[in-house]
This record gives sequence, C-alpha cells and structure tokens, in this order.
Amino acid sequence: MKRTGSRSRQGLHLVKAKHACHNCDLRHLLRKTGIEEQQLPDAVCTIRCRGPYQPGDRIYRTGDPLSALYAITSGSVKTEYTTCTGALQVTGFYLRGDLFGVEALGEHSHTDDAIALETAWICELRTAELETLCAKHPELTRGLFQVLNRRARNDTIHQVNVRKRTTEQRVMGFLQDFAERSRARLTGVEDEIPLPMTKEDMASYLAITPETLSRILRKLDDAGYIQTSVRAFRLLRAEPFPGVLDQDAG
Amino acid sequence: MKRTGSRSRQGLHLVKAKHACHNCDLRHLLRKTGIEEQQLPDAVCTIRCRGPYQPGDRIYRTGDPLSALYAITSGSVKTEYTTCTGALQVTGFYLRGDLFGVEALGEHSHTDDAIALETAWICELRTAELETLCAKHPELTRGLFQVLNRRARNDTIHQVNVRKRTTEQRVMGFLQDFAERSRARLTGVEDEIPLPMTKEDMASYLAITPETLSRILRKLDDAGYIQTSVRAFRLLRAEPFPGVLDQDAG
DNA sequence: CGCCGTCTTGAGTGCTGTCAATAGTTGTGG
DNA sequence: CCACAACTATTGACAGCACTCAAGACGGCG
Repeated sequence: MKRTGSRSRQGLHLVKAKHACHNCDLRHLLRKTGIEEQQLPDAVCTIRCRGPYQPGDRIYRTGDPLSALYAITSGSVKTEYTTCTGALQVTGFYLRGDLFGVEALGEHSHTDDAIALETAWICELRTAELETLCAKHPELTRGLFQVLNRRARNDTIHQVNVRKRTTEQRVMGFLQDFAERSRARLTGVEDEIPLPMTKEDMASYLAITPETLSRILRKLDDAGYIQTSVRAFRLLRAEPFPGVLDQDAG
Repeated sequence: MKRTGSRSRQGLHLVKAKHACHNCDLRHLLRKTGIEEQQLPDAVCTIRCRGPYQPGDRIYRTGDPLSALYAITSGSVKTEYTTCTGALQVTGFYLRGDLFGVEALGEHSHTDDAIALETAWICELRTAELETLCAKHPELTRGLFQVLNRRARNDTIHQVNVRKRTTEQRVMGFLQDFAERSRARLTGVEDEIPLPMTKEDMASYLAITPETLSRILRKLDDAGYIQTSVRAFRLLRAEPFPGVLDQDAG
C-alpha cells in the first residue's frame, strides 16, 4: 500500500506572484496550442499558479468537477486511470511546460488522477474562462483540438506498438522520446537524463511488469544502447533497437 | 495482396437530394455533439452527402488535406493507421450515425485511412464552415471536445485492457460493445448481429492474430457466451468472461 | 544500525505468435 | 447451374517471450 499524498497540501497555496508565472507558463501553454502570446492579452487574467505539490500529492482526482486545464511550471506529474475493478494504469508523464487535464474537456468531471512525481508548481487555466476565450479566438480552439488529437494519436501509436514492436523496441522508444522531451527542458548539455517516476510507474505505462522492464533495461545496457543509473539514464544510440517484426504489406 | 478499391468510385457521386440526408444525419451528427438540431439552423447548408462507396473504397487517405468531418448515413467504415514501416493497424469501426475523421481536427491533413466495409453513404461537414460554427455555438465546440475525448478515453481503456484483461475478456468486451452499438441501429429484435469486418480486421483492432481470435471465439462459443456464425454472432451472456486478473490496489 | 520500499535476478509455466496445412466461402466465368 | 479460383477462416504443432512466484540485493530514512 502506498502512502501517497500523506503530506498532501494540494490547492492550499494560491500564489500571488503572477508575473513570473505568466511569463513562463502562458508561453508554454500557448505554444502548445500553436498561437502567439500577444494574440491573447486577456488570457493572462485567467491564469493562476498553485503549489508546491509534494511527490504523491494529487492535483485532481477521478470524479472531481472539471474546473481548469493545467500546465507545469516546474516538477513533473503522472496521470493514472483507475479501472472498474480498481486496478491502476499510468497513462502519461508530464514535464515542465506540458499541458495536462485535457482528458476531461467537454465533460463535467475528471476521468483520471493527476499525481505529482517531484515537487511541482502548476498553472491553471480555468475552463469557464477558456470557453469564452475559445469563442473569441478560433486559433485557440484549433490548438486545443490539436493537443487532444496529438494525444489520441500517441495512444494509437502506443497501441500499435504493443502489437507490432518487440518490448525492447517499446522501452527503447520510450526512453528516446523521454530523453527528447527532457532535453528540451534541460539547461546544459547534461547527457544524464533523470527519471522522475518509479520503475513500477514506467512499467505500468509500458504495459509490462517491473521485472520484465528490469530485464530489458539490462539487455539494452548490455547491448550498448543506454546506460542505466539509479533514477536516471544516458542515451548512447539514437537508432531503434534491432529485431523489427513489422515488415508486412503497405 | 488485396484488390481493395478496385471498383473505386469514391467522391464521384455528389448527391443532390439533401433533405433525406439532412433529416437523418444532421440529427446523428449533432446528437454526437450533444446539442439540439434547432440550435444550428445554419448548419444544414454545410452538409453534403456522398456515395455510394463500395467495400474497399477509401473515403479519405493518409495525407489528404483535412476538408471535412464525416458521419455515416448507411453502411459501415473502418479506419486504418499506417506505421512508418508500412504495417497496418485497424483503429476503429464505425456504424450508421457514427462520426469519423475527427482524428485530423486541428491538423492540416488526415493521419489515417477511412475505408468502407459495406456499401456506404457518407455525410460531410466541411471544416472551413465548422470553425465558423464553433465560434458561434460554444456547445458545438464542447461537443467536439467530448467526441475527441471519449475516443481518446476508449483508446486509453483499450490500452489498459491489453494489459489488465485476458484476451478472452477483451474479445468478449469488444463483442458486447459492438452488439450494443449495433442494436441501437437495428430495427427489429434480431439477436443475430452482423459483423461487417473480416476476422483479420477484428484481430488487428484487438491487437491479436487471426489465429488467436479464431481460437478464442471458439472458446467463448464452447463456454456458452456467444454463438458464432459466418459473418455474425449472437450474444448469449452480458457478463464479462471470467478469469479476472486485476484485483489489486484501489 | 536496522527497517522498508524499490529494484534486480532466477526458475518454471502458460499463452500467444509463427508456420503450415486444411476447410469453408465468395465471386466469376463457362 | 456447375466448376474453378481466390480469398477467408479454422485447426494443429511448436517455440519464444512475458508473467508469476520467490528470493535476494540495493538504497533511503529514521
């Protein structure tokens, strides 16, 4: 049994220092939707920044009324889906600048949990105001469609990967993708990429057991594709792991 | 090698008899987005009906510029995603009244193929006009968000199922879902539910091989859960197939 | 220093993919 | 109406891979 959220303080810290937050996160948020900041001068007033969320704290829970979209100022977050039988499935990892919570757009309540992995600061864009903004700025609507569809497409590709790729390739692909996303946020040229999630979370996301993940990481390490550390890794090769099995019809 | 699309005539038949089409499909289209018909009187002029598409005909292809959303007047459609290596993955089956083509919303071109399974008539809602409509009617925007997210959620659940459920449960679940969707469209109380797709398509969608699907269908039949026919089946039980393996933490 | 959670490693089993052959179905043409 | 061909579906034998169960190593924290 996990004691996640034991030191929970979520939502209690409404930060007043808006400027830094806006300058940082509004850009991120809007970059995600493909529009320029100056196109939405009135969007600033809809942003609120919350934190700090401690590891294990929930930003929102399944069933919570949908009140906002979220963007990460600092830290990292995972989203979890709970099946009807109570089993958990990690559905995504989010880093600084990432948008999450969009899974509930169009619905009245959230359908998954968002849990901080590292100490995190989160920006909110309230949905009530979002709707008004969308009506005013069609580009925002289009941008949100894009975010939703990109995510759905990742799911689809993810799903395809389960079948058409070996597990080694899936793990390698995940690490490459994660490295790319991390690098875009890292300051220096550090090639050591931290992994904020546990191996268990990572395994859940990849739809394998922690044991298998451990074995495969070792295999990839032995093969010289990566270098594993405690809670980090180095990417030594950019090409996919060999052993392709999907060379059928086109 | 399949000769699909050999008798292709897609897009050549622009139907002028709009009334029947509108009365039928606009309702469906809007029901999907959760808004009432009379709220969008001007939507009528944006609808065009095309057909007939023969089995194997493509309604759109990967890379085609996004020009419309589609709703099915009659017949059935599958969508296929092509991986970078050329392998195919069926990503969805659509019946009368279903909306498809939303995968490209927010993008400039389609990312999958839509292929008719049975002779089909398709209604188009052109995206150029859709944007204007969305700005005018926030409910439409919300409705489309809902459609997108429901789909994404299905993908997520689908993905969860790959890991947390036995293959028997996945197949049974698919049949139950398909039966429900079909029944909503059937006129009588026929319990024989037609399957418009091949077993190969179905297997691809379920991320298994046709051989495994065949074995599992037989198993479900033997167990008295379903009754398989050539291109149809009967659902004998509504409960999930036993053998759950996800009774962990909650 | 000792506890506990995370991670790793090992042995054995079961399920699904692969390969291959057969049976059934559909559509075409004589 | 029948016969043939092409496609689709089924069934069997075998092997590989990931899951399960179980034990041990590592690391953080009190």
